[in-house]
Amino acid sequence: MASGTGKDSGKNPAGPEGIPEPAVRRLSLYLRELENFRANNRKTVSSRELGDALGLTDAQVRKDFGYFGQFGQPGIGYQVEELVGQLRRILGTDRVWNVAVIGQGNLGRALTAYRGFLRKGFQIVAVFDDDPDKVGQVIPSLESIRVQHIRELKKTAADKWIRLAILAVPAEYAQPVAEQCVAAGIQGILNFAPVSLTAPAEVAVTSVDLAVQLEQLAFRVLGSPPRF
Amino acid sequence: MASGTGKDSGKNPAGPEGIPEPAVRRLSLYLRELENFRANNRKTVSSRELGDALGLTDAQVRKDFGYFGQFGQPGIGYQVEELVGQLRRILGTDRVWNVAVIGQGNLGRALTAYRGFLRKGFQIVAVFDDDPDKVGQVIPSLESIRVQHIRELKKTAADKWIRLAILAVPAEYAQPVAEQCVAAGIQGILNFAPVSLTAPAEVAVTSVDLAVQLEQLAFRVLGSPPRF
DNA sequence: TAGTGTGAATGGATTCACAGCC
DNA sequence: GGCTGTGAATCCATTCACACTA
Repeated sequence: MASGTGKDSGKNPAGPEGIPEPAVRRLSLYLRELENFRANNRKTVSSRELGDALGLTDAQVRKDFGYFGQFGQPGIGYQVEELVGQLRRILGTDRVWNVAVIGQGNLGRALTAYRGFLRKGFQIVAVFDDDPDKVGQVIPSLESIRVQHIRELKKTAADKWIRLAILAVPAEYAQPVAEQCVAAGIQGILNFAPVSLTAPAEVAVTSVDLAVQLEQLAFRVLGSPPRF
Repeated sequence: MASGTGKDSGKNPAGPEGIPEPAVRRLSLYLRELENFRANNRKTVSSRELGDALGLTDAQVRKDFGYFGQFGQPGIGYQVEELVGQLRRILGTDRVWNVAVIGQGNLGRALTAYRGFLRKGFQIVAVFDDDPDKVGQVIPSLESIRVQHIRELKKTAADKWIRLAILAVPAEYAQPVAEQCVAAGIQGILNFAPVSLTAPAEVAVTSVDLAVQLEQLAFRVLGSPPRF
């Protein structure tokens, strides 16, 4: 039972060893809700309240936190401010991450301009494309940077300490571009192309297939007829 | 073991009863890969090959299909063309779905223009915003439609048989707009705002939080130092 | 009284392994 | 020999239940 005054009772400061993946995914959601509670000036919150906000049981919430340490006070709950700090530290968003966006089509441009990234500490410091018409253009939302040709990825990644890349290129380019990311020393790739990428184990890959998300919704809706 | 010649051996044509959610999620990925195999003129494919393409075991693939019916031929594998048809039918993408996009900021516009939706049979037939400067504008990629004010959602949803909505509005509007969707008879909501929405059980909700995806990547990368 | 932390029990999903078919 | 379909075994995640603390 941590003192609750910010003492570091971390269990496994680094490696995702033995921690259920679903628990890690939920951690991000807890953090998001905690920031809401904080915005409402709540000082403490219970596992029950946090769970209710996300449709989870209180036991689930406590168990999830339990994988990472002891953050609560029996009879009281969790200190919102402190827990936000702990979760940020655990997830790695207690620092700024430099990110590249590759591909400046509709989606790539929207992702480049998306404010939600910076709010979480992800700063887009370079954008790439291979279209000569786009290379050299200034990014409207980030006046200090220009679209670079993909061939400059490796050099720029090193110069600017870029560790994460967002891939928004057509499906047929996704795998080769991912390989360029690997060669450039990128450690994590967030892929929006509708393909399954292969990369060495030391490079993390997450894919978001927008059409698949809609397809899953369609499946869930299929049974029931139009509501009216 | 189905004859393999397209006979409908469906087990549970409609309801997601008793089927593991993870299996349903993978179904979309199987379909995507099968379409690749088909594009390469492959006529049949084994559970092993399909699994390898996605980093899954062959047993997993067979078990997943087993929840929905018997589609394979022992000694041969699966007929690519037939299985594509079966999965489309199961997932509901053997028809066209009319979809609304709500919110015409950067992200909303990019999603409106995204070609991947139509390829899967999701057709955007209406877009909404509440900004008077945007209402009335023609959508560049879909010349036949104009941005409508959100207050027209209910009427338009009924007129155009819209069953699914894509939400790309600022976080603070997401819940109220979701409620307007519910009131408009929408059956499924794909939410891109970084909030957890509440909706009645008969309305399906899926959320994609872009910043959370990067955060998860950051977590997985945290342990290892920059690669070079 | 209100609420955490955590072993033990339960419930689900994945993997194994093999009978049966081409 | 190659491959599916599926019960049985295993593994993993969630839920329960309660000792303990403020």
